[in-house]
Amino acid sequence: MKVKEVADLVGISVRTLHHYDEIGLLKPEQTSEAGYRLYSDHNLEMLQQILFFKELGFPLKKIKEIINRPCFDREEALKFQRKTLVEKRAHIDKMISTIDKTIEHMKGSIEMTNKEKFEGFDFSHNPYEQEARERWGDEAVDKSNAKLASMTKEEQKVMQEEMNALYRSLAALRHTSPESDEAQAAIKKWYTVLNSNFGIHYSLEAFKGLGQMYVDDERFTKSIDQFGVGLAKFMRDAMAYYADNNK
Amino acid sequence: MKVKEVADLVGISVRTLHHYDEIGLLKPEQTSEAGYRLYSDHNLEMLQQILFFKELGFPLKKIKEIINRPCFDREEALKFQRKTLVEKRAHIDKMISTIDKTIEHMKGSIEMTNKEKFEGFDFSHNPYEQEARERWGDEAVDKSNAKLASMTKEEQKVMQEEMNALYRSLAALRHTSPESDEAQAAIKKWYTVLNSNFGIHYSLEAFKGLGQMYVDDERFTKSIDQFGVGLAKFMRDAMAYYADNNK
DNA sequence: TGTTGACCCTCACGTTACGTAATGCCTTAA
DNA sequence: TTAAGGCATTACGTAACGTGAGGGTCAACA
Repeated sequence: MKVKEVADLVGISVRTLHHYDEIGLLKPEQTSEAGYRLYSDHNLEMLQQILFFKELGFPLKKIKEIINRPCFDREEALKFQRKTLVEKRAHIDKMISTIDKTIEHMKGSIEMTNKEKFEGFDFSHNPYEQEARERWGDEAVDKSNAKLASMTKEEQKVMQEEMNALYRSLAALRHTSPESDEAQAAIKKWYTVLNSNFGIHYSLEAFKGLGQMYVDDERFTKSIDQFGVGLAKFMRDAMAYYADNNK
Repeated sequence: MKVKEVADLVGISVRTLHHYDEIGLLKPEQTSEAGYRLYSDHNLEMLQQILFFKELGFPLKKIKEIINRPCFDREEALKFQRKTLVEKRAHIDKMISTIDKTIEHMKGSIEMTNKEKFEGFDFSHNPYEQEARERWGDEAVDKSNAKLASMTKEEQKVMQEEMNALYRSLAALRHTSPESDEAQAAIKKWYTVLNSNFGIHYSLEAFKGLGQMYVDDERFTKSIDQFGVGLAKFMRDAMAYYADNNK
């Protein structure tokens, strides 16, 4: 599909699609010989995701990060969006009742505190931040993604392979004790790799926290357990032990 | 109340209040000796209005125009906002059902057209424009308000008085024929005053349309009929006759 | 085959609604 | 009286496009 068709279909402007292309948020799968942008069905699905997130108040930069995460799961995203929309609806209901109260108040039939006059507005200018940062935006993940983006495809591939190798060797140990020398050696390497590959230095506490996240956050669990069911839990335990014993 | 108190109460930033002051959208009723902004309860009510309109997607410039309109009626505004919020809720419901469908679709249990994938998004990047322009944004009103804003208080007062005088003399005639020489003379003056006082020239057709608006748009009707019940209708008829007979 | 007219491209500057310092004056509690 | 916290102004920064300008592309129609 050409730009205008897409734009008309979803009700956004051509310029918007150009913009999304510019910032690398949605690049058309093909371009014709003449340089025309040609969008595929898969592009449309991504666009749907983008618009949903946008509706929820996410800035484009964050949306880009989210949908580019290796562990991005469309169904989970959709469920999250659904949930947030439901909350938003409740929010609107609150505003409606605030309006009703205000009208009553104007007619003098009821009293109203200043605080009540603004109920429904208390999304302190970051509508998405509350739960979103928990679920979709860990600082570390953000930074590592940024780092990832700055690497060439080749570098990314090399790094990915290095990390996969580590995952595999850890997976092999996952039914042994996370406190064994072998496991701890592997986890130490894991710690070193994380610290050297991404632009950040994990404190031991943060490292421990990260391990906890591996089991708390389904998305991580899912992508880690690909290397062996139970790996995420094993890593959490090993990481916690490592952190506690190297202070 | 000082800025930060207000900001905290309604959940917006201090900068936002500064901004609203800068652009003349919400000027604090008082300023302390030291130059501190001091907001009154009335300011808070206005702020509530502003935030409601903002929630509905109105640009600040438009909001400023709306709440500065001489015929601005808070209760009517609140009812409009309520109605629009209800629509917005329906909109969200549509998006939720789109998400549900998409999830079903992913699982392969149902088919889905490209169009269906974007239902709920079709607010062609001007959520408010549709009905809003009808109800809140006549081009002429906009322009005249802009003109009004550029006038000094004194000039405004003089002009207002001139127009009121005309309203009164028209009101006196409202039970006679709108086609009489007297009525037509008064209407001619009305036409001249409108054309000279505001930055625009009404064509005869537009003038006729304006008359129609006086009865179609409650807000106009209300503020006009203050000078005498039925004046709006009388003016519409007189204006139509004037327009038709001076081509 | 030539010529519209609708669509496409890439600059590139404009706009809205604030964010984010920097710098310096109030004010109030310790 | 001094340190902390709030306030003011000035001014540059940012996000997400809007809005032309200048110039190819492509299918249809004369």
